[in-house]
Amino acid sequence: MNNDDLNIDPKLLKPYNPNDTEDRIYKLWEESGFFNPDICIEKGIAQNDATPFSIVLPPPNVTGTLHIGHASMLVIEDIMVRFARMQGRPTLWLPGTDHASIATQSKVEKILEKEGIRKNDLGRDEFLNRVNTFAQESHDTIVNQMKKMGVSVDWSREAFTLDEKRNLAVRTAFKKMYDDDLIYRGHRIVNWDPKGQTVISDDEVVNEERKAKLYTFKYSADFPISISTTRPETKLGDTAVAVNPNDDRYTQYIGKTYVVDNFCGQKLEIKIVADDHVEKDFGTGALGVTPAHSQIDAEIAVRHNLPTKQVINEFAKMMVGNESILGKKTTEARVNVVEWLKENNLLENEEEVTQNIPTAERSGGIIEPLPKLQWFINVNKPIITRGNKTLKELMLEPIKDGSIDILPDRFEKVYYNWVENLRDWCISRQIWYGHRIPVWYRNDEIYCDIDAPEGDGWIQDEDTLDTWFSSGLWTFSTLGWPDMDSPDLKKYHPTTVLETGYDIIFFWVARMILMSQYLLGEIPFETVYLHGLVRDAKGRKMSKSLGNIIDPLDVAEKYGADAVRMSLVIGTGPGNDSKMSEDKIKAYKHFANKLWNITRFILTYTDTTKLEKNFQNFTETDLDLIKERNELVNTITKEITEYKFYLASDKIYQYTWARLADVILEESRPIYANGTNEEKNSRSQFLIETLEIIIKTLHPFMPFVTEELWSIIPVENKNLLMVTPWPEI
RNA sequence: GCGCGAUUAGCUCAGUUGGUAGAGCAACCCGUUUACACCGGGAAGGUCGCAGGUUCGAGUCCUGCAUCGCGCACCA
Repeated sequence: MNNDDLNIDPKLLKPYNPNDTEDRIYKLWEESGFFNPDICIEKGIAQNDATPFSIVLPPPNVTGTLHIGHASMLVIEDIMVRFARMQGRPTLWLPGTDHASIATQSKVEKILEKEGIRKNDLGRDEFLNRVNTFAQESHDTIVNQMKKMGVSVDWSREAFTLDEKRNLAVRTAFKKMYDDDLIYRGHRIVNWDPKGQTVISDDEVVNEERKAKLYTFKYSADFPISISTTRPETKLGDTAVAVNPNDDRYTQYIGKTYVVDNFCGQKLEIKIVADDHVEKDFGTGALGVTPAHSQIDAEIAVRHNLPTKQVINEFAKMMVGNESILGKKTTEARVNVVEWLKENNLLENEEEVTQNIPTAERSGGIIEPLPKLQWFINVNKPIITRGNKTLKELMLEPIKDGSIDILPDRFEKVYYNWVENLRDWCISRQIWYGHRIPVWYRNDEIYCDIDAPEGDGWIQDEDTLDTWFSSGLWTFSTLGWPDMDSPDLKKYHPTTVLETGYDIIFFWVARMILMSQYLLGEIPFETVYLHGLVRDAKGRKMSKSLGNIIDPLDVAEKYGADAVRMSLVIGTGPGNDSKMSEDKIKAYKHFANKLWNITRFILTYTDTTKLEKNFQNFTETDLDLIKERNELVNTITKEITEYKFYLASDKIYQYTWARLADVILEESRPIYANGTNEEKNSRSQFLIETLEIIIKTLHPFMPFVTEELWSIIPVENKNLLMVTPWPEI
């Protein structure tokens, strides 16, 4: 057969070239306006009365660029969205970015540090200008990367967690919680990060296993009980020794108070108390209680009405002690305290132990528990407007009663466990970049509202909010809330599904449920689809130091975005980590080309101009093939509906290559060479139909090459493939 | 300490309610003047981590163990 005689698009005569195609196709999509559900409804592509499909994009941090994990998230979400759109549902995928307060601020601080500039040299306003510039650049890079991956988000609704609309939502939420006494200001032991100079929440603390020495000693020679600690320097702040109530060794001392005149230059008053928390078998069975520098000790102190004495300041330096200790860093003071103990013959034992050191997630600094005045959200207070349920209960309820479904469901257990052990959420941060707390002070007055108070002399709280506070509002702050009459809010909330990484189930998923349940009285989403980490071919985490990072843009450039998308989806079930390698991506680049050539083959052999319209006289063989193909489409439709993208994508891949190309097309050759007209007609009709169906069902997975092929194949009255109805069998 | 996950071909992984072990990649052999070398065909390769149990039948269900990984708690 001679190609010159055929009416075939010349593009098909060359191998598929993603680089010539993808940007052009994306532009077509954007210009069509079909990413916006309003336009789809207006043009009759989406049925206004069909169940809407809505999803928010987990907003990437404006701290730089997207990595392959983001790409994986974008692909899974784009598959859901394109599928829903092709089914004619009003489909909204709402994009945005996250200001990520601490993460972004410390990133910019590091950049400035290289220029020898500190944030305090610049002042709050100028520093924030720098951060905003950086955030804007990051944002632009991220948007560009997203477009390269082919995401069909509605750019007209794009949001930022720190823009004006979201700030109004944050202030409104804060005010309501303040009025309901759910937000309070309290003096408590908090996780202080001396390096980042801010408080962080319990969830931002990362425990690191390290070797340490456990010292056993007495405060003084005549003190009756020995205690053990890994942090001798904190003992200058001790106000009690706690023992187990059932420990016979110590019962005689319980209730007595001992005065130690000189412990490293500090006078101590130590009361012996009995507390169930103390384990008889650990160390000496006696615990030196340091209420100011330990969460647990603070709780013991409350139970026994003990005084709190702070001995370490915000720079992790000693506030008391003799000249070898006062003003010294805790690590240095520790050595000197041990030295002092030795000199005074008080040290009884020294042993090496492994222990978990709390560190700050972002700065890496070692956490110093300190008593501080901070803002908290009370998770245990009954809320009158919510049937006297607590925030904890509001978080648990929808999972327990099944109104929110978590995939894979094993994470439901993890979620329960976390919520049940949850303590009040510390939401204030000593960070400049973020939502300023909407509270003002004047002398002894305190004022909380959405807007600043009238009159002179009011000073706003210096602190900003935990970035997850604004993230918690994301499903509805992006849809017009606090305006309860917003049409978007009415139509698209609760959202259909939330797709995100299992690593932020506590940070984000739980907080969204909290905020939505409390502020709107409804769930934020019906399904939570949790994806895993993308690792390298050997299963290692990708990191700069290992040099195994795969940049999604690099590989998209090299192999095409469709190939990257397929490689990220196939073999990746919810909740499991997946492995990524260039070989895998390459395999799907080949597949895109295979599809390209299948189209060329079919268009070459089937002269569509001669095809009988509504041909129904299929041969027995072709009827079997139709049955097989239709069953496949049914399976794929079902699997996508059930969020089993890894199965669906692999099935189309297998069918297209191993079945259609390798077997059916090969068996078609003799039919075209020697068959009757009936047989040829039947086969041609089958092949053309099958090609259309394959292109449609592959579209959510490989949108670029399928859209391009769709523009080439002869179909009457066609629209863009992205809004062409999903095959109904 | 509590909980979760993984363990299947050399590598990476599927295996849906129990019914003759699958795919991709790699390696091996063969073929290819046209849809595609970004190809096709073929053969090879597995005590399904270990030990028990249930069953006519177990990769799949139950119990125990081992190794690896993860989460939470403790961390004086």
